[in-house]
Amino acid sequence: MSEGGDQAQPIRVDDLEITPGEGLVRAAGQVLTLSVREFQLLVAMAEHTGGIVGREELCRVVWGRELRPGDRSVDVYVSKLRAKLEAAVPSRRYIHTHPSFGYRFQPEEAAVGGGDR
Amino acid sequence: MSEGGDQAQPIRVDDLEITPGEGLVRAAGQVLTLSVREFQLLVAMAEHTGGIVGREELCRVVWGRELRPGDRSVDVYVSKLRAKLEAAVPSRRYIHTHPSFGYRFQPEEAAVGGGDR
DNA sequence: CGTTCCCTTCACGACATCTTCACGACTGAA
DNA sequence: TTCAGTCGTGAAGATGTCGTGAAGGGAACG
Repeated sequence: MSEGGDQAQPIRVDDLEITPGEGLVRAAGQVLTLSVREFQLLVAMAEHTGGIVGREELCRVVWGRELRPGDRSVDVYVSKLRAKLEAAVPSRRYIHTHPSFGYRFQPEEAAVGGGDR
Repeated sequence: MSEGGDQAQPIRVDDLEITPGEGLVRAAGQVLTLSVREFQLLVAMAEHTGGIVGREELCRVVWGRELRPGDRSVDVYVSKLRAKLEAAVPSRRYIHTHPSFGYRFQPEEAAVGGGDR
């Protein structure tokens, strides 16, 4: 079902509202300022909310090339994205790491005393 | 990591939903975080739900080598997998031991007063 | 030209995972 | 009971993966 190329309709997840067509993200009322890479990365993951997306696919979708061995671009941008999301919505954790598999985008309570990593 | 010949369709057993293509396991709503070995082991057994799978075969399928005498890798990871499954779904027991034969994957009521082993 | 932002890569440390070892519980046979 | 084989599982050391600050090169702008 659903799309073909890009749909301009906003992706709404928890406190987030992502508008692919405009490169706009609203979080808990405030507007997030993301760079192109950060934004594309967010969209790529948010389109598969709840599922795990591999680094290779993220690199392919966002960077338009194959992930090369030793390439840390994806990790670095996940880190940046996390920082901005956390700054905007401290009460939630959105990006989860599944070692050797990839990342999973899904809003969860930010555990206070201990995390899932 | 990942493919060989992959069937992307999830294996559904009782409260579990295993998605081989993504390396994802959902149990009773929550997401399980499994390592590569743990996940492959689960898939290998779940593909033969109800039947007994020998250690040798598990070692061959998951580790890609023959089981050597004194090798406890399979046992150790069965233990880890059990722990995570039990933490997620305390009411069920999924992995059963058949001494000298192997392991059997099948959801059963977690008996309160005694085991089946 | 100087400033600012973005992107990529490097480097180091933190953390997760994998393998193996060790000890104890359990089982069935004699 | 005693013995031998099997299994459960905590722990340690080696490896691998990931988080993240910082450096360096460009491009855009005033």
